[in-house]
Amino acid sequence: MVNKMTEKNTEEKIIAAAEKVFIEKGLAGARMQEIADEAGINKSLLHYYYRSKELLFGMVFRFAFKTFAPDLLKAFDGPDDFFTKLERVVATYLTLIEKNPHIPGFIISELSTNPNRLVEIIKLMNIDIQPVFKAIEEEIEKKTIRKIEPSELIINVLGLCVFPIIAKPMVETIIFKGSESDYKAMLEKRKTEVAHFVISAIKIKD
Amino acid sequence: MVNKMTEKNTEEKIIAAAEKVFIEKGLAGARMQEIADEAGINKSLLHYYYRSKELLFGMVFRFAFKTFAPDLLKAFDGPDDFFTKLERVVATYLTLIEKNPHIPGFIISELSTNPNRLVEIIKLMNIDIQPVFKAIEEEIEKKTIRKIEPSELIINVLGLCVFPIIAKPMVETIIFKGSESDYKAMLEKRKTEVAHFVISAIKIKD
DNA sequence: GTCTATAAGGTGATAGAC
DNA sequence: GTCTATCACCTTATAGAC
Repeated sequence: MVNKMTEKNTEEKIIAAAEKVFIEKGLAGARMQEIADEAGINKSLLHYYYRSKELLFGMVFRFAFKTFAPDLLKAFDGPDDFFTKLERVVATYLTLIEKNPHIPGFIISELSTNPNRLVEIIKLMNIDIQPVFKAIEEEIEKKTIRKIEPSELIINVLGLCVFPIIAKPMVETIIFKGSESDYKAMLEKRKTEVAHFVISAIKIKD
Repeated sequence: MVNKMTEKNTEEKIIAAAEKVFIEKGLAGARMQEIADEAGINKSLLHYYYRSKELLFGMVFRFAFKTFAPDLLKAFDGPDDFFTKLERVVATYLTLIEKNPHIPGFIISELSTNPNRLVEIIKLMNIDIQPVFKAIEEEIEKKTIRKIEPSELIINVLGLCVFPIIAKPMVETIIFKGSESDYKAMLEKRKTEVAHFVISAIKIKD
């Protein structure tokens, strides 16, 4: 505890640098030299701490995955009614993504080139979406929402949150004619509008 | 016209091989040697036809982009009513994606690492979504659909179509417990369900 | 722990024979 | 047009001094 809190030791510097470079360039596009430069250290020190590029990448990937997977499920706990929870989930998730906009694309992209990376992680984290399935089925039974496959609803909410972020260049260029401020305004608006859209699609009014 | 139609000349073999390898591995991950092997030719012949890896990649990227961008807009023409058109757009687009499932992720992924690749393509193709904007605004005026930002509706439809495809490993593993047949059944169902979901969210009943 | 130097193999690209 | 041989450089990884 001699260092000030803002100072990082070498290991932390490496992790921070690796996150930045891997998430930006991907596994194949990243260079160990660039990570070393970013961390302000020598290249061979990377191999002293983490034996290989693959191992270093593994750490970054697992960290990135953990950052995004569980928060979404946790947000579905609590005593509130289903629609309130849905609104909270979307707002929370979109805020989280907004702060780390490159992570969803990074995960999806690296998972496509190497799908079996996911299997080990799933075991490691034991993610379980059954509670969310159950919550949706209960609402259908209570007739607060129309009959819909829980998996479909989950995929729709995820897609509506994630797509505008990972497709930023296309959305910004084609739909907003290159205006980044319009793009950002759209993201901000979606924090309430996505839930609004989904609720319009499933809510049964009485 | 001496060759049978199933036979490919060298240039076609190169393009086919380059598509396969680039779309699977990305620009950084692809190897010229692998493309040559895939095409059944020598590596230096690649450079004879296309001067560099970057130029070869450019051809593949533009081809991939053209395959996916315009069909979506064309499908919005026609004399049918808005909801019928929406159903047709979604079904057409999802069928197209189903046949080339790796292309959307490829485009999005490569666009993230190099956004200015899009600028030249846009000029080359002059994509214009204004007609779709206008069609949506007309429906709002006619009060067949509720007030909604046209950009929001377009983004939602795109996201609902594209997300389950590009996030396949995650969706299949976490939501369908690794069952590919369940995953495929979901995709098939979405050809009607996505439009159904969207229409539920925006249609004004009278 | 951190550095310099260098190995060992890959990678895009070219020269030149046929 | 197509091949073999090869260059020049890059990239990961290790050896060894401090």
